Amino acid sequence: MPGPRWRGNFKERGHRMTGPRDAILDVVNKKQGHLTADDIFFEVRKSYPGIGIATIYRTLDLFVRMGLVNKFDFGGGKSRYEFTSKEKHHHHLVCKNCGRVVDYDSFLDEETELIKKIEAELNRKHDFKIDSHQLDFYGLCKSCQREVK
Amino acid sequence: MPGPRWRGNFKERGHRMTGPRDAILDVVNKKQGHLTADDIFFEVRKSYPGIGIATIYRTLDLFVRMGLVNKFDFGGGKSRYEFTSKEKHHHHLVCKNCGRVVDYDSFLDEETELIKKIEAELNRKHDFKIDSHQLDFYGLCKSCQREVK
DNA sequence: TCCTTTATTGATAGTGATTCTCATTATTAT
DNA sequence: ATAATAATGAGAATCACTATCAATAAAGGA
Repeated sequence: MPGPRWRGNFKERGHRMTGPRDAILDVVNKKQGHLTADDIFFEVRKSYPGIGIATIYRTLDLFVRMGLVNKFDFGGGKSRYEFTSKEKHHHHLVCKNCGRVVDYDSFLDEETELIKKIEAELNRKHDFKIDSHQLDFYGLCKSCQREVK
Repeated sequence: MPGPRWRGNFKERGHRMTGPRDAILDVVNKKQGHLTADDIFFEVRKSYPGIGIATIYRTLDLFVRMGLVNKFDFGGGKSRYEFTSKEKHHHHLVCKNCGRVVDYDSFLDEETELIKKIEAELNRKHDFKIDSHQLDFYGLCKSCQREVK
């Protein structure tokens, strides 16, 4: 239960720990998958009924800036959020038809090695300070393979 | 000047080659970088003043379906379009502050090899028919490294 | 070249996600 | 407690993109 850690982090940065923030962090922490703001909104309402959608967006944005949550964009017009769990980085498999996103982490060792190499090279060559990356594969999932064209 | 090739492709699929389509393809073909619909809109207006924004979106969508243009989403709420040049696939370096996108194609051989391997594995394991991928690195570009925090 | 069919277009209204505004409320330090 | 001010909720506003629809213009044939 890392709660106290966050609290410390919040205070340091001049932020306050509030009911809505607790509730949102709780949902993002427990629910898995790449949640949309709406997913989170409806879920948080169960434990904090009065919450407004604006607070969801504001809070998620704060969490992203604090590094507690990762924000992804797979196309389709909605941002997706996920609790940051540094010990299991993963990549994505996105269905171009239904939008389903599957995580995978096989090959990660090989990938990680290569990616480190690339990062160093890009850092040097383009003067970028790289801190993250995203590798997504696009295609059709099993059920969409039939139904489409 | 591959114009005639497109024309053939259009006819086959029951599409017509029109002024707006020519103008848009021309811009996407000549201008480089990852253009937003608006970038393209303003540019096409120079050679085809009466064009409407809806036609830009419709046409880009058609081109994407035909494989003439690639559509990307780096977050930030705008889709980006780029002429498909099959001989030089590349990956991206995105500045999280100013949104600038830099292409790179070093390491592509190693990357390609690994990515093929991963695709085959994912295909088998998750029953996905994968047809493309996107690898983006995120960080701060040279000029943004100073100005931020 | 003119005609017919129908894909395409431009204008504009509509949609859906996200952000902004602002008066009210809730936290934190005192 | 109390003051100072960060955070919230409601709703308006914005922004990218899509749908609607009457008018226009390709393409093929006469």
